[in-house]
Amino acid sequence: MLPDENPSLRVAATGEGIPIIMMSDGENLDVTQRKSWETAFPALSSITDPVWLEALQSAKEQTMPPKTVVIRNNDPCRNFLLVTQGTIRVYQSTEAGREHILYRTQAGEICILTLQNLLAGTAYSAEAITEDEVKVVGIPAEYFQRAMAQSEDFRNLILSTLSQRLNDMMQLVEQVTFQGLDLRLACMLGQLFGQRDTNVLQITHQELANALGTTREVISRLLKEFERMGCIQLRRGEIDLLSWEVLERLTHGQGT
Amino acid sequence: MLPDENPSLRVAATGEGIPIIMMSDGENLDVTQRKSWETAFPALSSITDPVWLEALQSAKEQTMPPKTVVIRNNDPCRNFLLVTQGTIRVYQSTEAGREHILYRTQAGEICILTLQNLLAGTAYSAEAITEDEVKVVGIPAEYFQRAMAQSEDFRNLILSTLSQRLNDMMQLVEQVTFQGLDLRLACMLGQLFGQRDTNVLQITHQELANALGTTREVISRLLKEFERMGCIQLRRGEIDLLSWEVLERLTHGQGT
DNA sequence: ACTCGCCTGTAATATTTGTCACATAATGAA
DNA sequence: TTCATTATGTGACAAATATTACAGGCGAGT
Repeated sequence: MLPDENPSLRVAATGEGIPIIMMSDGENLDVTQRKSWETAFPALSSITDPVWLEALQSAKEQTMPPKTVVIRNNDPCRNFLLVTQGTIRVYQSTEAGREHILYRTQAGEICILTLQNLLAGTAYSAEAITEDEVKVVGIPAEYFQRAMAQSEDFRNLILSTLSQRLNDMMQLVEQVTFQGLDLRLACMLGQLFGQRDTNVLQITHQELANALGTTREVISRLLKEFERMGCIQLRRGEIDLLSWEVLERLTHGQGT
Repeated sequence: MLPDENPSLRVAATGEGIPIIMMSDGENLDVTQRKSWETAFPALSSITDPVWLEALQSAKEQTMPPKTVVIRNNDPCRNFLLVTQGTIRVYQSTEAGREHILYRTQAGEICILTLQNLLAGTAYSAEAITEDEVKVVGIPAEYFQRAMAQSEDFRNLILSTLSQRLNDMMQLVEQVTFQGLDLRLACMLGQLFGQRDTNVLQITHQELANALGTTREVISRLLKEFERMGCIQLRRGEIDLLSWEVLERLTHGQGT
């Protein structure tokens, strides 16, 4: 599905032809959307402040196809965004085409990049792109302020998300500065195999490289080494887990 | 001044003999302290909520000498801290003795590490140490919640600090992953010369290494190269700026 | 079948960083 | 002064990572 099939989105083209969503319009929430929004943010359904309820009335939902560039470097943003479906990848990139994933924002979470922009007016130092079909609810800044004032649940959601991200970033710095790529790759594989609870991982070397901020060749070499150690089995576009034990050892720095 | 000269602090010794402050007691604020606290946080002096005023009444101030370890990895913390004087360095460290500065919290700012702990109960992934004589005001969690509910200024202070830090961390990740050490060192020198508006910098190679997460030898090598390029002049314990132009060029990656 | 655009393997090489092992010098305390 | 401490200079090296330049394979379309 191409982005311009969706009439509620204003779309602009980047140099590479990737569609960019300019957050502005959208459809009011119907009953079904209202439901899914409330299940995504149970803590917020308890807010009874009339102004907040009014905000929800006027809230717009937007649906974005996969690979939509949500936020570009230095792009201002007027609305405060809550993700109700799908996941958004937040990453940094260089002119040379290298990338590094910072974190992902998933359904039930808030977009703290927009938050930064709303609060401090500071520009983003990252970009964001949708990974699958994503639905977001945008709420204007005034209503955000109102919700912060009226609802402890809302405050806690915001603060805990924010400080969780901060923690993530601090740990990321630690990993990047103090740990070798082999360790970080092993950890990432461990995470991926673990959270999807599967032995087959559909991912390309290039994607792993982007996640870790390095290049494809480096990843290929390391993976090949892991394979030689009997840890994994490489195929085109996927990685099979052979020995969780070996992976564990790699994860803990017992390589070779 | 040694830490145990201050009776209001409970002090424990680390392996290396560095004193650690266990945040707990402290003296109530007298009139002078009240003044300096209000000038440090002008936005907060407008809060009129009686419970908040009560919190201030019972707030304890602590004074810590330089090089006091404020926060150790995985140490819980019960109070929400505001810095009214001095600066606290927040950094990560390895067993091997390497360090990497994340950021500094200065007078008029809040300690977001304690915030994380209060909110999410998550452990710190960093350590913190005082650089000069530091005064902090500790406020119990209940009062923090209260202030968040009652004062928009307080909320804004918290949110903007938090998101500013987040932004800092994201930029740090970018620098660490995509920029060479030479660039980062040049930038750091530029910052230091710039912000202190001087041509003489009192700093050791080791300190620079700790700031950037690398080792002394590497920094020495790079500095020597900068010196050969006529950018700086090295002496024991200090660095003289010879040519701002050359430094600028280095900062922008025009090395050699 | 054929082409084209990915994905992967590999090797050689350059560059950057970290490590080790010292020597030397400046500083300040005893 | 003498001594210990700290800061620095340096050279040889090892290790990690990036770069370049391919070759071949797979799959989707035509």
